[in-house]
Amino acid sequence: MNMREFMNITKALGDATRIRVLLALRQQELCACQITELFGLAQSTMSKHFYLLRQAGLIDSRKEGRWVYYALPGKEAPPAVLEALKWVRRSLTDDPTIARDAKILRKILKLDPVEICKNQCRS
Amino acid sequence: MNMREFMNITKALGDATRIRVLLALRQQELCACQITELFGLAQSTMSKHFYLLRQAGLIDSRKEGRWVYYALPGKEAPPAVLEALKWVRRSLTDDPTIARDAKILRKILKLDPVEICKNQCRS
DNA sequence: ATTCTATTTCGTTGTATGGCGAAATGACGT
DNA sequence: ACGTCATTTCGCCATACAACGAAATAGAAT
Repeated sequence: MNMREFMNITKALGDATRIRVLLALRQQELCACQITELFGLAQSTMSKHFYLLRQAGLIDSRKEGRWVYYALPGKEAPPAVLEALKWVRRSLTDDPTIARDAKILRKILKLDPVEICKNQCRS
Repeated sequence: MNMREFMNITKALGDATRIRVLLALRQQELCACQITELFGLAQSTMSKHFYLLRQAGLIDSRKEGRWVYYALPGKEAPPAVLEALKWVRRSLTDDPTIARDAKILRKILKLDPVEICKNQCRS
């Protein structure tokens, strides 16, 4: 991996919201609207975060109709990416912010995604 | 490790100069003036980089008279730090920038540090 | 004590980046 | 075709940060 690619990763990791996105995806893929709901930021703001994470190779995206799903990359990703993700996961296992995110996420997963999106369009 | 400490690390890793400093320290500790010479940036600029790296725990510093020596931390450092350093080292082994740095560093190590410092004060 | 000398701190400047709202895009349903 | 809806792109603002030079600090040497 060359310097430019590597710096894309380190810069992507340099924002708390993006780190929290990576950890939210630990267990399952998520729709853009679900992640946006989790953090309460503007759609456009989250979209930019997704873009940077995707450019760094730290997440994969999958389009299904109007929805976009994000997920952590599979084993075929570059070793530098896989090691970065492992590092993030292992370093923050017991952080309160992450624990709180996981708790809120569990609630979000019980809701109908369609309703989540509707609420977001209104705001 | 909590979120704040972890973000200190990721933000410290988010700058190419600081990454290059970490790799320059791979083999041996270095005097501030030697590292400054390697990158050709202002002393004050490098000092700030050292500060951020040290705050993140990614380097140790040792004062000897007027000189300050920087080195990678030992095994007693937090796991998150050690893993980060290992990740950086393994990801960039064959990057041309790093190879070039190593080459220039070998030349610098042959010079008398006293002379290096004198030159820096003049500029 | 005073004068060098290595490094840090301070103040400034230009650029990068996170945040938002509004407009554009792309995909579905009618 | 048209409107609706999820997401992205664009334009803007505020803040963060890398870079510099100048001043301040800390240590040695005279």
